[in-house]
Amino acid sequence: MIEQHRQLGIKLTPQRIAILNYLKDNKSHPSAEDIYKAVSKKFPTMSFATVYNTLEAVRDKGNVTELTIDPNRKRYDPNTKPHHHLICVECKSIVDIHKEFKLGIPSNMITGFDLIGNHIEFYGLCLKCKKTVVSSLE
Amino acid sequence: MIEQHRQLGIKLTPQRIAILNYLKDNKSHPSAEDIYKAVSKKFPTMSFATVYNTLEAVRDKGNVTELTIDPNRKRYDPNTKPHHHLICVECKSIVDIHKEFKLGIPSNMITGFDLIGNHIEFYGLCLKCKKTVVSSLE
DNA sequence: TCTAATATAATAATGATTATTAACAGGAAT
DNA sequence: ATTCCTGTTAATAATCATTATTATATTAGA
Repeated sequence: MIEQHRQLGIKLTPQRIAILNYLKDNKSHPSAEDIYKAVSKKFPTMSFATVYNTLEAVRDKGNVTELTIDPNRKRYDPNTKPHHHLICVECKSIVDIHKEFKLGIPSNMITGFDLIGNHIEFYGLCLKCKKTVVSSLE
Repeated sequence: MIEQHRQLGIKLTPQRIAILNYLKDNKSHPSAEDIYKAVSKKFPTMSFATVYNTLEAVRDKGNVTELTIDPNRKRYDPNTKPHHHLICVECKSIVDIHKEFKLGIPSNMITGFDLIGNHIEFYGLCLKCKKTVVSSLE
């Protein structure tokens, strides 16, 4: 497990390993605070700065993506394969959408721009929130 | 001109009118600071709070959209017709993309979610930044 | 093991946004 | 015109996420 982390090429520490383990295969798109809360259970003296430091280092290595979907905070996605996201407008939970869309823009609409890529944000209401909303109307 | 603003149904003041005028037909997707800077030329005593107040009121009326594209600050779009955005990864300038894309997701990928809508962020390099990047390499 | 380089934790600083509040302005009713 | 009511402004404080600073501690590699 640690071998996998080593190949990141960043200096490993117990705190960093805990963060990396938390992130591995994590599909919850956690915020820095989520990570801090989870990891500081094992490392109660941990600092927020360590979370941000580590995230920055891992991001610079291209192994985590900062998501700007949530207006209130950055969220982090260890899945760096290109994909899109579906967000619940109520609880802000995020679900990966692994599907490729071919999106062409007429070149006259993007005068001068070199197109690099795209990211689709789908909006919806998740099952849990659907129930809550319905029952709140009753 | 002011008639158009009246139908918003919010109480008008000189400051608010100046903000609304600045926003009208504005395609620059300004931040709160951009708005503040522009409008405070005419109203030097203006407060940032007034900008945020007004934006909140107009947003609640559905006449401006908060964009979460820029990781560092909210940006505001007075164009409330559904459309997408192309962002320059260098200078963060934003261009509207008025084109409709039919994006279907297999229902088994979004278990339980009711789909409401989508927003596409295109990334690119604008003409100006392209030149700058190229010349910085020379 | 030793050393240079880098990370940690604590904390301060920053920047955007939101909250608070006293003074104020405009409209409605008198 | 005067008073009352309601909502706005400006100033400022408070909050929250993130970044910066720094003394101390730890890591990776010779």
